[in-house]
Amino acid sequence: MPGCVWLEGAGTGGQSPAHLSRIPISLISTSTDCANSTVKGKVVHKGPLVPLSANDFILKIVIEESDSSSNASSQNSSINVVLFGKLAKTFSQAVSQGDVVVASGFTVGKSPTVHKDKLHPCNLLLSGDDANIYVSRQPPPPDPRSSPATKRSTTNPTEVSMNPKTPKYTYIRLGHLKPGSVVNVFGVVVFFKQPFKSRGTDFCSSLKITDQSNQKISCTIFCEKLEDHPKIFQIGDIIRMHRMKTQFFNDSITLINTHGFSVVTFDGSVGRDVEPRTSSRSFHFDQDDRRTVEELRSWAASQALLPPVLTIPLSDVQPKAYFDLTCQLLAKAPIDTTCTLLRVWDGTKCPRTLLKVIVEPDVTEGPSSFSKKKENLIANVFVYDNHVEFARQLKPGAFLRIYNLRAIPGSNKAPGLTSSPSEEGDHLGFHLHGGTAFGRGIRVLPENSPDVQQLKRVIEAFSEDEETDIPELNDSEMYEVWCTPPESLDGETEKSSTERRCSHDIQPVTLSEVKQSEPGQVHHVRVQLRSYEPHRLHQALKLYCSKCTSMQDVPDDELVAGLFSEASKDSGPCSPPPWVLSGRVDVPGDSLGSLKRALHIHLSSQLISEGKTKELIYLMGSTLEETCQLADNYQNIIPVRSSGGHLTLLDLAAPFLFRGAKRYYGCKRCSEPALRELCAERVEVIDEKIVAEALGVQLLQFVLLMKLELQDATDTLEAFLCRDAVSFRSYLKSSSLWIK
DNA sequence: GCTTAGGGTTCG
Repeated sequence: MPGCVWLEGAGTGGQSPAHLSRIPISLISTSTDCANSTVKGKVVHKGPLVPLSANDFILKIVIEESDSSSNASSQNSSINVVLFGKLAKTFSQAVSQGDVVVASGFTVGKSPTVHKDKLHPCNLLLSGDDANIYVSRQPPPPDPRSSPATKRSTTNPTEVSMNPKTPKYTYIRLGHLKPGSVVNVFGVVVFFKQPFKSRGTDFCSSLKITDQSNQKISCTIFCEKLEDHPKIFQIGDIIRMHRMKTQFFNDSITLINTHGFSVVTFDGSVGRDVEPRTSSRSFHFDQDDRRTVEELRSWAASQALLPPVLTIPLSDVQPKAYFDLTCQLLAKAPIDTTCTLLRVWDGTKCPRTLLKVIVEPDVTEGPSSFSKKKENLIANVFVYDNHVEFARQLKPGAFLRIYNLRAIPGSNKAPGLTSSPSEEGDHLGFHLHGGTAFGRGIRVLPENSPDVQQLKRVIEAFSEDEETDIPELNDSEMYEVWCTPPESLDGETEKSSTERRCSHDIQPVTLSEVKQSEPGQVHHVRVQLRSYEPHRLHQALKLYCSKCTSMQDVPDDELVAGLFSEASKDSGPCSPPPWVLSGRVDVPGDSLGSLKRALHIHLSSQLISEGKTKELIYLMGSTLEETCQLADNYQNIIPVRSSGGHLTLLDLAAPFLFRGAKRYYGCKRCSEPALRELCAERVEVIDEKIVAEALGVQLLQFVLLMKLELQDATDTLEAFLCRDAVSFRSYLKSSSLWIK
């Protein structure tokens, strides 16, 4: 049965949904009798297939009530469906957006994303042997000539057509085109322009295609709606067009769309999924189409007819070059009526200094500033004239491909903007000039495209490595993190004796089973994340004492500054220990007329004799700000104060050690602080552990603590996720779970 | 109502 796929769970199953009763999506609730029900709907969104381990996957789709007779309220007629395991993979390969699916053997859960996506308050979960999902592809229009009408009035779109009289399209080779005919063609795209506004009523797409006959044919497509235009992402994509009219122009034959025109495009890379790209509600696609696409892919690969790679990352950009950039939009700001600034990145570092642009925060859409490290990766793209209108509709976060972008060195003059001084005049700015020559334009790439998937991996790798700028996770990212157990990742996860982890040989259990079981056991659960706290990750950062297992918040700067200020006021006579050498610097008072303050710096005579003069100092009388400034020059700074005529450490609520930008804290309960001389003779690097030990301080660890609310079909459960926060990467890669 | 464009680098 072409166009029909039965997919089943791992069990024998095979029960036809016809034996079950169908329930409308709007009537689904957690009390639905799942065992005897089916749900039918059209796939309106298909998420990426997320691998969990070798044979385990997760896939999220959204289906919509497609039965016009249903009086479902529009609010609840779309529902999230989550598939697990092998079923997710098989289904992902078989299904396309627009297909109608029938599911059975599901469970109903509460949708954790209801507030965000405004879809049905429940979701359907398909996992295990009982889960089945049946896919039926939309039948092609019965008659090409009546196509425009049937396309708009698909009165019974859920009817699974087995009609043997389904017309078979015939495709003509590009070398055999005759003027004055209407044809269906396949081709490899060798040139294209994104749709642009014509002087008439429509958008116009202009492209050139070729096939095994080696003819290159120019095509023009006029459509009023952008979504009806071909979704071409790059040269080499494969295109199928129905009802194109042949026409002579400039001594060659060209193709132009005519009534009933339809188009589908495909990725042109050999080996990739043959996934039709279309927003058409009804289109024909069968095994013959798949074969044609694959033949064209291999042929194109053997022809070297495609130009050298146009799409390059920022790390490979050469000044003055034109190139295509695949990137994520972070922020944008209008400059004037003919120019808009797009701030983008692709996670790679351009070897040239990038043009810095300072934009007023109130005109910026998206964040107006980023961490220094991220800022260094951000390319400022000026788009001009006809592209401004398109840029206006872009949303920060979107994944884009910008075609025929130009890297321009030394152009640090941006209209109406202040920019950083650039004596060297070598800062790279990026310009998308006006016009559409050479396919100049911008396209939003869908999240599931392989290029976006690749881009996301690079971006994520950057975010994981970045310790200073912990990104805020949104629901779906958190969901993915949650769905990625540590054992599915590479072997980088380090073993720790205090860490317990489950493995995939442990059968998943339901949350209600977990709640009923004895404490202290290890469980493997498959659940959804209902909510999590805190919402900003930096708020999840805590200080943890491994000795007394207490946990506390990281003191904020205001509090720490207060402790420094309070400590510096005690300026009574002080006799430093015999093993230090002391110096003093006078600094101006804080305000006019106030007294000068003295900064006391003590060095260990032992360390001086070892030649380690910059490695550790004891600092007295400084403000927090001054301490931070000095931390740029000294590897270790231990703040000290005078107390009862002796040199002592500050209150342990303040950091006992500054190492560069990092601050270290000690546990008040477990430390026995005393100022002792530090011996570093056999030590290569004086680090926080050595200092803590010498000072009798019990070092506190930075940890990330999150509270998660989990749910499955049986129950909900609060769980705490806790991990050493030395790097965010290790947090993501090896999280342990304690169940309350 | 039945056109629009018909590739080929920039003002910034």
